[in-house]
Amino acid sequence: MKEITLKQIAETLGISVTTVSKALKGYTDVNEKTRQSVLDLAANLNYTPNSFAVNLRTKESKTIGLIIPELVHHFFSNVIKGIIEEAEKNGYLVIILQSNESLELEKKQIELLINKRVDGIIISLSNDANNEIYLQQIIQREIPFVQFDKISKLLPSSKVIINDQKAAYQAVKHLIDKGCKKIAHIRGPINPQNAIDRFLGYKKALEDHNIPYDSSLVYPCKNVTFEEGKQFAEKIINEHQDVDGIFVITDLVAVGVLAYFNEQQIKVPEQIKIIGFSNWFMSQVITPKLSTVDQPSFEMGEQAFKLLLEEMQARKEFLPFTPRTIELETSVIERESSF
Amino acid sequence: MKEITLKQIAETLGISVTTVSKALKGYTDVNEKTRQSVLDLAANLNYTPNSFAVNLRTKESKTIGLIIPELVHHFFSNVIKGIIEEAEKNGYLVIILQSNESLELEKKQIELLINKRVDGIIISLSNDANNEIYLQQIIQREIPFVQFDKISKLLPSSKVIINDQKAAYQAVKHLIDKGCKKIAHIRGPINPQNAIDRFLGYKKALEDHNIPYDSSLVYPCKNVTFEEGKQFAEKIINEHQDVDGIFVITDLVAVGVLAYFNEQQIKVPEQIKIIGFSNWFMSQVITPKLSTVDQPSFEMGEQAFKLLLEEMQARKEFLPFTPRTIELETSVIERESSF
DNA sequence: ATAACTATCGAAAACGTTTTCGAAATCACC
DNA sequence: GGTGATTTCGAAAACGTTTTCGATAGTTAT
Repeated sequence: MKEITLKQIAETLGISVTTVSKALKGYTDVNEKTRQSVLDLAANLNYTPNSFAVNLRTKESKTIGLIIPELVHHFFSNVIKGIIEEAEKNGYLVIILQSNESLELEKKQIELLINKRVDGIIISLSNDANNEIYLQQIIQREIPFVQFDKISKLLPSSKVIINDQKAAYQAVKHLIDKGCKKIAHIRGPINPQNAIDRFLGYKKALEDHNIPYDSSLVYPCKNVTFEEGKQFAEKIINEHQDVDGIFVITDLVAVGVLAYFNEQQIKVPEQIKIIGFSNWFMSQVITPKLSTVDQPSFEMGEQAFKLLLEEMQARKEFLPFTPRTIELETSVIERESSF
Repeated sequence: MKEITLKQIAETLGISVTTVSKALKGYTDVNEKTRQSVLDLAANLNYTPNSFAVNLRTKESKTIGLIIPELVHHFFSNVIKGIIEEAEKNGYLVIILQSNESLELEKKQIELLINKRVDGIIISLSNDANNEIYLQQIIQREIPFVQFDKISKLLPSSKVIINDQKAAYQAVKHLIDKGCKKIAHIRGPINPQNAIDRFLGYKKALEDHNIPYDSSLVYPCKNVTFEEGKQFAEKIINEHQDVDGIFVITDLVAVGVLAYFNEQQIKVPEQIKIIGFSNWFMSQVITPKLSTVDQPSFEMGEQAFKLLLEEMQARKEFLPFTPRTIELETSVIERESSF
């Protein structure tokens, strides 16, 4: 059960390793007859090149690294799927790591990937990350690098994002159009860019429609969980009895809000209208069905890999490369929670 | 911006590459002073060994491959998470591929992983897979190999499973205990072992409680989707008005059933009681909350990697290895849908 | 017949590491 | 001072591939 190598093929055929290699790689300076015999024997023996040797020789591994904050997550799962499929189409494999929202882990994992010499890295930052040295390092070392969703604007890399501000604006505008006069916002943590942008969209929508902004109506999540949704729902209803609409950072939390209101027999959408974000699958199966903002997650993954590929190819040919940012479209999905 | 190599360190220190390598790897035949100077310089230059060269030399890549049928899936996401975390703890990285329930893709991906020379492979089979040659190949080539969840009993590899038959038995028994007299079963596709076992558990539970088995009450899924749940719910209620309980292959489908009954104002659990399988997150947030069977998915991933590691280590030391099967415990979770 | 090509092949270096084995130098001991 | 042990080092081979650069033989043109 030994591994087949070029050398073995060469020896049984009585020719040199060089010629075998050339025959397999389609070089033109090898006789048609020898080429055939090589091809035949290679096929018979089921030869496949030793990728370790190829990696060493070519200095690339056809493997990329992907770091995300959380794997068990409808949005991220879909992005991963998009990345993997697009990568596979182009002959790349994907190593996945999960930072668990820990800066320390994120740092360690980036170093892991760099030491592994992956051909490129795609990342969605953890909440506290911003412009850390270990991130700058990726760019300094000229490792192809794409950020998506939770990005740092300070890092000059390619990016795939949505216009969070605009999307949030439309979500809040939707509530206003439906008649809401006092709209609370359960926002994401303080740091991440997309939480900031969604908050700004919320604020802008209020201003543009002559609703005074009231900072006591904004509730920042820490962990962005279902439980937080329940807690904030209780808090909101206690502190502001007359709130008639809530814009929630993401569906998971919004579902928590709905769960609390269901328990308390608070009528949605009659008394309070809710809109979430990201269009998680469960949003269409709960009662009432949750209105939300659809984010093209699978496509986001595809585009992220395509951008990475662009950079990998440019680097390989020593061409100059300027990072690009792709902004994908979102759309408000109207369901029962905001009728 | 050049890569640091042993050679460079050796040259600036005026010693041989051999000594540098030995110093870094803790060999005892290098003088304490030279060792220190090497360590210092290596740290200064931020040296990390070129993994391509190490792979070639040591014939291992500290990377494993993982193939699953579907990424966007609560159960599989959790397993992946368990595998990745356990692998990372042990210095391994994980390449993830998705077979999309396609035999052809599965075959291609296994060949991809073998050619990549991953140190081991973990797989949950696609529905139609059974004992294909490309699977036997993994074992013939002595590549460490673990199956989980959707396994083939014909393949002599390590496995991590639950006792699907027993778990299904308990689920159905739960319905019987709650008073159900006529219980339908929406089962998985014909082929996968776990679908078969759950069906057998269903049948056995009926027999043991003197409920006659009626094959017209068993509905096999093709794609195991939310939509199929809705369709089967409609079919069941039309074909068997007196059904008072349904055991569903998995929560996703069960949620479809609930959705249809909600639409049709059919009361759950009063008229019909439902129990699902796998304890998806959404099961606790829908109305009514779905009873289900909890499956320790994260732990399943951890155990799968541990088994793989056992085999990888045995192979490395040319020790004999006999596959092991780990069976994890399940538990019925009683919620509103079966009160 | 000579010169200039063309077609076909292979030696050798290179990628960067690890490990074996022997050499040299130092030390301890009688 | 001679023997044997110990410490410290490095040359060299090996992992398997790719690619450069000649070399050789055969072919064509003059």
